Amino acid sequence: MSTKQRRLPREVREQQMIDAAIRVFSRSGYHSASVEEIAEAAGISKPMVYIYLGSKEGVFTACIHREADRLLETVRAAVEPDAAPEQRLWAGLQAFFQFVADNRESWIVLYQQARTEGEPFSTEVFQARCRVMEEITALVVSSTRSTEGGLISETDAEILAHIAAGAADALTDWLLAHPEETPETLTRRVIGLAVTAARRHTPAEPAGA
Amino acid sequence: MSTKQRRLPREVREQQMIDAAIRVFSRSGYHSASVEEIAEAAGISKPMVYIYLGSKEGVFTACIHREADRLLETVRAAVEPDAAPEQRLWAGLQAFFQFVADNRESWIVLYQQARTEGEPFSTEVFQARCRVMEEITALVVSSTRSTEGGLISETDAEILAHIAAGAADALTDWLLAHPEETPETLTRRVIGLAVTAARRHTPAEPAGA
Amino acid sequence: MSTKQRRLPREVREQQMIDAAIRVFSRSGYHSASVEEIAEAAGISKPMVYIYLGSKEGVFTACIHREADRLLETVRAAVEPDAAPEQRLWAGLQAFFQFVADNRESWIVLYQQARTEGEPFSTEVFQARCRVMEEITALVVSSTRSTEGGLISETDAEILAHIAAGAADALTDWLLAHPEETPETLTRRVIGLAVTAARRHTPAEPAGA
Amino acid sequence: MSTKQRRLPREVREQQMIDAAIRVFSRSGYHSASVEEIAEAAGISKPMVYIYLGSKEGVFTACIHREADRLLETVRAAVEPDAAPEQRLWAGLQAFFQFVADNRESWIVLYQQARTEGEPFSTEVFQARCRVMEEITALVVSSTRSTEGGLISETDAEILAHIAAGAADALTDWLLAHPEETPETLTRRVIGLAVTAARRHTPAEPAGA
DNA sequence: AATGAATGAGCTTTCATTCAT
DNA sequence: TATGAATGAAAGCTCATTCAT
Repeated sequence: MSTKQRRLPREVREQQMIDAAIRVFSRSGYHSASVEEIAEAAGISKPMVYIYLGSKEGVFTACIHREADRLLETVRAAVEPDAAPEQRLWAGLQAFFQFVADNRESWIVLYQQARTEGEPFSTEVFQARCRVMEEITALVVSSTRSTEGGLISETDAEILAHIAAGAADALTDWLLAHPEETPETLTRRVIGLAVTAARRHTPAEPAGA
Repeated sequence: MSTKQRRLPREVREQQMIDAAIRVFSRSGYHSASVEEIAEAAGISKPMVYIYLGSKEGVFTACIHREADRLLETVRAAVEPDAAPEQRLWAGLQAFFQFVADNRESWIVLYQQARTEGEPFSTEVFQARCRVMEEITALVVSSTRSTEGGLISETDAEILAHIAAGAADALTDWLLAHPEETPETLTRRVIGLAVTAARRHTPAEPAGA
Repeated sequence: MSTKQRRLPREVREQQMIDAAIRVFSRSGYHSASVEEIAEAAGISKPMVYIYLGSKEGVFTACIHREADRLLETVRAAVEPDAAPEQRLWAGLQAFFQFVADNRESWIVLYQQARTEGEPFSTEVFQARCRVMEEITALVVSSTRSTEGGLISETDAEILAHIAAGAADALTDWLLAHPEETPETLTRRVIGLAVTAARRHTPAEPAGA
Repeated sequence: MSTKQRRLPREVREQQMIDAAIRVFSRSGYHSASVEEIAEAAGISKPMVYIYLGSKEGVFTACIHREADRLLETVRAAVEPDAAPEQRLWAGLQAFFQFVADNRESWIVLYQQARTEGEPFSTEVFQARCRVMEEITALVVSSTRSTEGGLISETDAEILAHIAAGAADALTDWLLAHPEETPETLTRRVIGLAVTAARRHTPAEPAGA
């Protein structure tokens, strides 16, 4: 009731709705969330949702798109184009983790909700989610390609992107249990783990891919 | 149609139902899947599902439990108790990836579905899912603890477990796109990546956590 | 069809629904009645019933409350506060019988349905039904307390209330078989029977309780 | 498990089933009670119920019949054919109340459950219930007809029968709240109340029926 | 621009009832 | 005689979606 105002311009209302929808979707999941809940959380009535975003799927699509864009922008903004590749990867990963830490709900909607296939989530939505993975993949690729010696394959880069996403997922779970963790420490940990693992296994498994 | 027989003993039917449910849940997700679909896929009628498993959630619970057990058994069977820690980790990871590769649907239900949706899944189910993560964590911990020098913290071990899960997720996506990949090559890749990453970043980031 | 209009305000529709529900409940009983039937009888669709009254039990509760209120009001309106106790009892009983005669279906729902079935009826509903009995009990008590000599115990008053309800039940059955009966004649009969019974048994059973 | 025996003669099994059914029906009501519950309470399997009594309605019918018979026998046995009419009424009423007190569950099934019309309860069942009312009515009639002066009409007698049933209903409710009450005291109370009422109202309402 | 009123379709769940052994 | 296995039918309830104002 507090923020419920009449006659707001369309753009503002739409953003309010998406904000509310992300909150609701992240809490209940796409199917459990009801349009009623979303409308309520946005402080408006159900028909407004349909007038503005067309359908429940439309609402979800809008959420995915907006948050994917925000995440990409954040990562890109953190990466200085002229920096050294390692530096760019480092900055990009940290920005990525930071975004996930700061926008837990967005990440949940973006990464965890959008997976189940055979859904009303159109291919379009699936692709939006992919753009994020691709961005990270590209970051990894560019960080290694320039260097001599260790050219990384596309496949390996994709694996690394997924690993990063896995770490991000872990991060979302920890923010509740370990409030002392920060994105920076997580980035450090991940790198550090790679180092440790490398030292251990290098002799044991001589060649790798 | 081939094996579909009437009047099967309870135990058999129950397993058939769980098999079918995993298939359906992995395709549509918990909420989108309907009990009717599951019954149809199992070649029986809806009431049987309720008579044997009690409720839709009961069906899901049964799936999670059975597959978690199978996965754990598989991993444990692969790990020779007397082998060297590194060897044990290597064998365990490979068995893990192999299971995921051989049982894509089970993994999707076990890992993706159980996270996605809100809260209807009882604590018991949540814990079943955790047992898998814990097993991997334990494997990592034991593989590093015995060695001098690089004692890994619990937190780091958990991160590694999540990373492994992330890699497993990646695996499930690849089986469709890259049929030439095998669990063994994936295991190699992951280890190799760690090595590469370590070489790259060791000088850049001296200490890590 | 005559009054069936679309887009009625909530209050009106709600009353229509309760009217219909009383009709249906009195005919089929709580459990046999289906929400679909009720909706049909009210000329609306099932979901409206749930939007407005929440659940089948909610519908029943609403019926009980409204009719209990109406019955109590009717009885109270008939009893002049300043009249003599006997006069008040007489007037109250007659109003009570009149209500039952005029609202057979309400009485059936109020008295017969609410007793029959197990426990799904919340305590609240049970109490609503009790209020009716208590009103009659109070009437009886006040009609006898003021007089010297024959103070009636609470227990006796409760028995009398039940007896009155039994008579009311009889009335509902007669309205089909004996259309010539009126509430007034019934009231007379009941009183008359008491007189006759008293004359007969006074010598036979000297003391009573 | 304790009483579950195999190969019992049909007659015994049937009675066991009816015993169990009365228990279940009185607790949950006809519609809420499930055949499964009844079978369980009887210590047998569902198909047995159908083999012996044909259908759920058949079970209910059987209960009604048996208990109506038992009640009628009890009342008839208590009434000495050669006693004075007042004495016969007194004895009959007391036996009636005693039966209700001793067989609360039977009375609930017999009187409270069987009312809702439009039920699967065939006319036959309805008539069984009526036989009880008629027996009491007859008792009242015979107790007054023989006496000079106060011939009671059939209608009045029916009203009295219903009143007695109302009192019996009250009795069932009291057995839980007032364990000190006995059928005999209730009989006394009812008679006593009639006397009191008569004294009060005779002068006030000169005419009666 | 905004909403209260209304619904078609579908879901989970239950139950009386039968079949095959 | 006795029962585990199995189901058709229907009920309660919810939800995405539209209409009329």
